[in-house]
Amino acid sequence: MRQLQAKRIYDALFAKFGPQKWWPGDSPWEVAVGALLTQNTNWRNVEKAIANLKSGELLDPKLIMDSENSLIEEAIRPSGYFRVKTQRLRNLCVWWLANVDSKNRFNTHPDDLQYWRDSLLSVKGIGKESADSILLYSFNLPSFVIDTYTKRIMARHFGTPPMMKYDELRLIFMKDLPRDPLIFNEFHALFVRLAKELCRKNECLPDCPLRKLSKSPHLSPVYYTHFA
DNA sequence: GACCAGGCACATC
DNA sequence: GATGTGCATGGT
Repeated sequence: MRQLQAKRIYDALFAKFGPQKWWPGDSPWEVAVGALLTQNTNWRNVEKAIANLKSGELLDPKLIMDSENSLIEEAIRPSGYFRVKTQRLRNLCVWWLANVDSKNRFNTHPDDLQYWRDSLLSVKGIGKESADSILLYSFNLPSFVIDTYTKRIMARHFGTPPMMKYDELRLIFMKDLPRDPLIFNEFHALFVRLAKELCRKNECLPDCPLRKLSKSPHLSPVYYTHFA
């Protein structure tokens, strides 16, 4: 990855697309809920679910814990997997109420990234991507998020092994970049932005469903120029 | 109708 | 450790 120069990729993407201002959400809790609900799910469906939670006065860990499953299920139904996600949401509520204070700060181990990552990963329903998203976007801790877009783009365009482990790829970025939450934040969002841009321009990766006619490189010359 | 979307847990080998 | 499966809605 030394030769990949993550920071240069970041600079090129930032120059191309500008700040993405992630994560969409009005509060750390809403961000965390979004991270959970978006598991294998289109973000537009998640927006509907969150809107339902808001209008149902359910966007709060205590209120969720006091509600019937059926109420939560109906609210988050648009985001799919609504039964398993209802249970996962409850698990996240328990964790949140035990560890996060009213000012959205951890009540112990301040800034201990490893501690809180392990803590989140112990919650059933929170895997690595969800944990890193919550750490980064709810708590502004420098935990790099790897998602399918990141994995695909890195494998297709920057030569990382397609089956590279989550933690392995994550550590490559963590070691190669300044440990700045703002950069991690924008970088992940820019990867998603790039992936969607490539799809829009029909320059998707070979396994992308939206790829139709393209025989050309899946990254347009402008990107190659930027990354050269 | 098929296919996928900002995953995860669990079973099985 | 690798591979397969269930979970479920809504857009293209």
